[in-house]
Amino acid sequence: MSIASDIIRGHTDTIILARLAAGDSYGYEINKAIERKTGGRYELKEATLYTAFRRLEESGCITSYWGDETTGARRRYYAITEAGRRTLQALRSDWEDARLLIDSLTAAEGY
Amino acid sequence: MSIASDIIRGHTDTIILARLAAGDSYGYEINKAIERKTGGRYELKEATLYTAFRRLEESGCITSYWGDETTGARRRYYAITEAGRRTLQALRSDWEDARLLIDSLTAAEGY
DNA sequence: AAATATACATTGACAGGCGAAGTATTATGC
DNA sequence: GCATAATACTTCGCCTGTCAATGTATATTT
Repeated sequence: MSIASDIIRGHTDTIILARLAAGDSYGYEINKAIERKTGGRYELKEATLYTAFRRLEESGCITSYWGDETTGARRRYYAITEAGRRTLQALRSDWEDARLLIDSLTAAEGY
Repeated sequence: MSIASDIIRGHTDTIILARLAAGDSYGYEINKAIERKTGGRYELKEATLYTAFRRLEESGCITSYWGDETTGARRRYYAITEAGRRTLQALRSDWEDARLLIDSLTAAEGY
């Protein structure tokens, strides 16, 4: 991976919620979507992804249900909840703030 | 603290190096500068700060020396090295990339 | 028949951040 | 004069998110 994980760290939940805000999906698909969207420059590790699902479900941001595939491997679908949408809004807002802050603190000028 | 730590996580080194790129300084002062610069919205925790100093010194990005204060508590000053400046450049470049990536992955549109 | 792709899950280790507590000196308010 | 706050650095142990490794199972491709 070309992007340092420690910088992306903490955005996993936001990324997943942002994807689910556009419609229900499942782990494998979400990861492929991220890979596609970043031109292969980034992907969530499976362990990270499924850990995040547990975390988000536990905190009531998402719910899950088994798909009814008649063929292929079974899929566990995830859906964002109202609470999840509110959380997503808050996380996006946090990100706006943090981006400005980090820009300011790591800039070449101003010290 | 109003900014989620996990979002700032991974930027500690960059913040410190950016500050030291403007001239030698010491822990307490660096932290106060950050507090000032962010209007009190952010500060590094002492443990985080000094852990980062150890890490950066270990990796050759900074060097340290005791100040010759005749009054007040002793201060350990830090100076950025050439390697440190190169690292800083790389970290800033990483940040540019990551910022775009995160923006794209957490945006409302595009899924 | 073997290899690859799809799909989910768990375990154990690691690293960074941080709360808490401690040490020491100087400045300030009463 | 004395308590309190500010300055300044340090270490210990915990918590959390990430991830390598490994395992399971099915479907498709070669």
